[in-house]
Amino acid sequence: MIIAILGPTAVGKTSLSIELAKYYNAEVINFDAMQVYEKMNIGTAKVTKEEMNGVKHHLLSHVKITANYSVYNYQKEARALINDLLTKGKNVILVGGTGLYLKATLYDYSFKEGTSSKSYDDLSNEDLVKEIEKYKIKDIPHINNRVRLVRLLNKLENGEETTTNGNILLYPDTYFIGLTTERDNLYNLINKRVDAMFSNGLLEEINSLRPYYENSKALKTAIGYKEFIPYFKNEISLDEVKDNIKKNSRHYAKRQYTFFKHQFNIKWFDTDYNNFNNTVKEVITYIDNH
RNA sequence: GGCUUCAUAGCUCAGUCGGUAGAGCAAAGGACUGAAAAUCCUUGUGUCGCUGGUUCGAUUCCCGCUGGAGCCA
Repeated sequence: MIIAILGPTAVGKTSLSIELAKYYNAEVINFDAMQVYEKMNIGTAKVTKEEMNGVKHHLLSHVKITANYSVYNYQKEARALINDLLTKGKNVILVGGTGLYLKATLYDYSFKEGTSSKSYDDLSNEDLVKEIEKYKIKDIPHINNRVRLVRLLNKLENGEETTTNGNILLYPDTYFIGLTTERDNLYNLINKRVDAMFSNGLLEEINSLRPYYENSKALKTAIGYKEFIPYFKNEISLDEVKDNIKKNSRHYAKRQYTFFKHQFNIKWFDTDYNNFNNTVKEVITYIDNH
């Protein structure tokens, strides 16, 4: 059995994952794109050793902070792990916030090995669209979305498959459990968590990571880390950094909801923060009866 | 106390030579197959501070009031 726990950032997925892992004697696989990196602990709200409570975790902190890592790598590793655990008769719990990683792992997404990826610096966005149109593609990304136009053209030139599939669930015995709460409350939780990160040593972590910034894509893109870059250049204050982290987390939570709601068939649970055990019991009851 | 100036969307501000108004940010919704904590798309009615006057018509002009800022005493 696989239990996938999804939900916006700061809603409480980690706590639920530990409780369910203990109850079902399961191992946890992370599907958070930033928590796979080593050394990025406080800012990514990674589980601590103590919180793990003996539960085995995978695909967590296992990637070098300067490495290039993507869905392609994740899919390979996650599928291998899932297959391994299931064969051993273990239950698997997937927790995280990166919808694409989950989707690509559990559904029939296919990526081709060994990609050359050009950046097409000499082509404008319009040029890219024109090139793509030569392949008679139906759904072309918006003209302003250069990242996706570039990727699509690379795929076409490499002879990779573009889309068509992605709707077949490869692991039938899977539960999609969504954790949610009212928007206002979620935003409060996000704000509180960011404040807590600052009082729990985020600045120390940032200082120790500073030498890596130049060569780490992860640090340049992760919320909780990228916001410090203008601060290093004395362009903004620490308070502004903190506000930006909160704001970016809010935006992120919104995007997560959109992706989760539309990409998965999720059973949602409203989180009881006064008595989290109630939420845990509710989820267990649901799973045991289906 | 006198003079000047400001008062418009949750915030910062444009603007209307008088015909009830629009940007950025915030917020909301959406897309998503190799950087996804990324990248991108869509959405702007608000007693234009309050009261009265002029006018066919005022957020716009005029009197007064309130509040903020500045200058002079």
